[in-house]
Amino acid sequence: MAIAEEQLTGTKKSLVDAAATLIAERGFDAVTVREITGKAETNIASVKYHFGSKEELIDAVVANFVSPVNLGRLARIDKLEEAGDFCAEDLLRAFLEPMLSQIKGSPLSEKLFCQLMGRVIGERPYEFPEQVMGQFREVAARYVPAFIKAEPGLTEEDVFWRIHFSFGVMSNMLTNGELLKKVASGKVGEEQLEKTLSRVIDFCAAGFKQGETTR
Amino acid sequence: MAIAEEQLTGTKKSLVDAAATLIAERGFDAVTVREITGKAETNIASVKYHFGSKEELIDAVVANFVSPVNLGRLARIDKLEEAGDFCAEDLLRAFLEPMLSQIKGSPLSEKLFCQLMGRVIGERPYEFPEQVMGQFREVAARYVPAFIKAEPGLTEEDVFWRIHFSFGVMSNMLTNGELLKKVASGKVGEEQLEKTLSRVIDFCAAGFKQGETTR
DNA sequence: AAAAAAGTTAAACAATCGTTTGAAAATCTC
DNA sequence: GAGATTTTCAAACGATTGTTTAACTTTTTT
Repeated sequence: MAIAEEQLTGTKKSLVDAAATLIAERGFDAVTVREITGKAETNIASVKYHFGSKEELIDAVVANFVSPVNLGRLARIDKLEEAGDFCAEDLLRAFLEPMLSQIKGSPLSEKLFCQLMGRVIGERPYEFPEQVMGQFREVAARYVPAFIKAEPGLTEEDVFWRIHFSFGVMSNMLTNGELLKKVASGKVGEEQLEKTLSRVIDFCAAGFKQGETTR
Repeated sequence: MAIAEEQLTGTKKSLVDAAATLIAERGFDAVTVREITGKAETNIASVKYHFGSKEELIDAVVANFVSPVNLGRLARIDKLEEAGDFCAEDLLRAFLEPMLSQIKGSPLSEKLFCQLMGRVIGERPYEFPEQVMGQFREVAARYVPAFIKAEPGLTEEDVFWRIHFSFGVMSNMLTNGELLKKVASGKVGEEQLEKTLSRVIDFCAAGFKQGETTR
């Protein structure tokens, strides 16, 4: 069951792009349809005409943003399983890196892209659209057994939790980098996103390798 | 420099408690002052009279919620340093467990408490109040050197990042537990919060113990 | 080129938001 | 217990929200 992805064009694309930028900057709730249509240079009513409501537009933004990432995850694990030999760290890279490799081709800057990613993970006031939930389930269905193969001794439950934790690490890295810098008062410098992602993956890989669940 | 904590009473306490419950349930932005004053059985104008504005009330909620946790963190690391011998896992426990040990004495249910905790960490549209930022800096100033002592070879920057990551794990565990259950489609069962916290600490401790930063 | 469909527009809609007012009630001070 | 202070209250304020309307323009179809 492939993950379908419809191409956006014209006014719909303008609206989704504008909404993505503004949501990244200020959050899902704070953004108004007037701001979105203003930035997209469309009429206020275009949101209702093309999407039905603000919430459905946001669903489209989320789906349009998350789908390529999940497609990337599936493509990456395909390759790994083809090669046959992989470890937990390989799986983590395959799972997390597609979040960043989408930056190219995105109308958003790296910073805004990361912010939107973080908000999508952690700050939505709404549920994920059912289509997106299905994608997550599909990705989980592929990765969970693979992690168990890479780290025998882990139960299915262990793996679900640790993927969940890795998600949290990634999310907090993406959205709260500013907070870290304030708390660290200058002791944490700027660095390439790839470097930071390596930190994340090292941290999480260690968490995965750690033995069976306590008791 | 001790962390001061003022006692709330009367209408102010009613407002803070009501706001805490509602924010836990529905988020910072979604909650209205009319809901808050309705639940607190006070007049709408009481928010302005006692706090000045909705935002300042929210600051009070956050401070009232975070301060005891940071106090707990300082008390716990005092004990550890007194004993003299501690490992990264001890420090993680000392750092994370105060988030849960506040549940008793709170007017919130365990579930709501966790939700509020998660929202405070990850979902605020506003900045942390300066008072709270100072507390975080104080806590960091104690824990970062302790972590370095427990895991020599880590740089200050490494430790800041890993504490940050641990925060993310905790936050995602607290707020997005529902999401995990949906993705796992029944393969992750209910469990005691203490058990889940142990999962978090095991995961993060492994991440801390992992050698020096890659290059 | 006429008819139908799709898309856009300016203006107004009802609802709700946080805030403010000025007077009444309660509490404290001396 | 009179006066001053603190706290509460109902009502309204101006601003802003997402949504809707109905007329208008553009594009597509036949």
